[in-house]
Amino acid sequence: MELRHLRYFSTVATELHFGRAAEKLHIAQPPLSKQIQDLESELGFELFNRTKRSVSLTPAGKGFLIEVERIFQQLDRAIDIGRKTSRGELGQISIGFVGSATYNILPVMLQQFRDRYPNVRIELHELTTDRQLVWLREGRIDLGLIRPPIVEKNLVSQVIFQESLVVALPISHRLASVDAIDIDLLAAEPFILFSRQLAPGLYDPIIAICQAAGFSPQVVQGCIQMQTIVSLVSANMGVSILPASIREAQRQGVVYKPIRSNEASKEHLATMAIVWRINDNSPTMNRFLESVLVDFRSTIK
Amino acid sequence: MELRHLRYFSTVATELHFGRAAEKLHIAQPPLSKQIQDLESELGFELFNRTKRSVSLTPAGKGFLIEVERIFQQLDRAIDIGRKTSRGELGQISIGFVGSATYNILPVMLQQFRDRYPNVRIELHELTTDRQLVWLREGRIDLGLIRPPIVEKNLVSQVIFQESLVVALPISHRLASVDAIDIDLLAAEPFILFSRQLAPGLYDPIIAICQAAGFSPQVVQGCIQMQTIVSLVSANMGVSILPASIREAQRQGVVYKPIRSNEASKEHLATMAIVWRINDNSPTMNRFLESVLVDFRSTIK
DNA sequence: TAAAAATACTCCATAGGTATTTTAT
DNA sequence: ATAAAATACCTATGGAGTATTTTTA
Repeated sequence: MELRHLRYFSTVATELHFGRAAEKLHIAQPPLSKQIQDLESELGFELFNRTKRSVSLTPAGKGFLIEVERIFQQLDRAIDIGRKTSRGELGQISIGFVGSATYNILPVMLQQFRDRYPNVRIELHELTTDRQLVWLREGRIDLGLIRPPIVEKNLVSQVIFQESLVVALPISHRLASVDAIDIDLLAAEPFILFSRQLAPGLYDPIIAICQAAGFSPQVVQGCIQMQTIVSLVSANMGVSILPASIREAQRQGVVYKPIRSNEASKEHLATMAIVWRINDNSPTMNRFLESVLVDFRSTIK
Repeated sequence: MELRHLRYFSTVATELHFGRAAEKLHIAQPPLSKQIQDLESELGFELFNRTKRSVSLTPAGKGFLIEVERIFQQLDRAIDIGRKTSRGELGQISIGFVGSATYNILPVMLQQFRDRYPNVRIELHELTTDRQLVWLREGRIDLGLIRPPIVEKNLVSQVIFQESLVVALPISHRLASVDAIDIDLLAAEPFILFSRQLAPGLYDPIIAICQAAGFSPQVVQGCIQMQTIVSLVSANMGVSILPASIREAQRQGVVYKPIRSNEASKEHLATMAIVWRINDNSPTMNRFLESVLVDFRSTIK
């Protein structure tokens, strides 16, 4: 049995006239009669009551017709789902992100993508940069939102956002009321920073700024979460240098101050990048990359 | 697109190997590759990621596969429904019946048919014999349960049940305590009978019995419902002659007495017949007739 | 270099066409 | 008498086979 038989049957069942049905199907009447006969013989039951003058559906034909129409509906559905999936309009994407992406980058990015592709399911995983690289390799996520640099073949990355660094001080700090901070004034302060192992992309620029100011910071604590750093600063445990977007997370007891302009602070920025498998050419990924690299970058920059 | 394409696709998607899939399909590998290519080109999107060494489904192919499997399920369902309907195991039958068939004939008949063919929907219509003939002609019912005779080409009938007639008397009647009644003793009584027009098959034998006993009954009321006749008898409005199965409908104030055996009472019985369109050869009808003429008659007789 | 898909071609089965017959109205 | 389905027979498209090439793991 082929779809041809079912198409022919459906048309004859609608027209109840072999001649007209054949015309509608752009074939001659005899081969149509033949195909219907073949179908009936394969099915093992009659679809039509025919006299030489009139055609009507048997009860079995009536029941079969209803179900055959559903086959065609299901076929349309299959094609539609395939086409939408091939265009990336339908599908699934797993995204990893570092906690500090939640302040502005992630929400904006997801909003824009969702608006364009409402039928793509998005799965989110908060993970440190190094975990994301593992998950990418294992195929557990398709795209990561990380602090560069990363060096790994099979993965591609692309910077999508850069922002300046700010100093975080407890509100009682002697410098809490100045407009901008000269970094060298912090030489004697205890620093609360990310642990280098988990976020070198954020740790290294901070160290670089300090060294450009002539000192090596005294790091008293290595943290994973930006929120933890802010808490410790508010508790007078020390000062920190953080990406400017931390201001979005309103927090009592802490003030953020820009770094007084100098060569190092201009050069060393907090950078966010996306990373994905070089051989991943799934339509959903392509649409997502498109959305990020066009919509997102134009919004944020 | 033909089912062939979908069958081939499904097999390759399962095997993820053109050679093995071709073997499973009992065709050579090159035509299989060709058919899949044709399918992809018709669909307008790729189903497989192929290198010369390995095959995997694209996301679109994955989605398409799931829906294609449903097509085959739906096809199986269509065939199954058609086959069952063609055998009369699935379907619908509309049955008309006279009120007096409800005492024993109809329930037994339906029970037997239902046991054999639980998936046939039965629609019931209580109608007088003459209305049933109209509805049969109009196709509103497929089978009637009537009081013969009927004479109408295009309709066939078959007697399925005969029973003796009994006299119905009010309990206070002077003959209420005899064992059996000589009909001629009722010559002076008012008779409550069916209206001849609606049920000649029941009216005529009764008149015949009376005339054989030497009188023409004085009919005071023409009723449609047997229940109404019984009510009127119990209210002392007169006597009646009814099919013996009326005894099933227990009723206070009325007694039923057999007619003292004579030629006429042996000869004139209440007869029930089924009637259907001569050109109706729907499978459900055939199964129903089979059930009635085999099971039912052997039960009742 | 070996396994597997694609390409090139050949063949024939069968879908579809034309001419005619049959039959019910 | 006529409309419409079935039958008979013919044609040719394209599905399937065989031989070979290409590619990559």
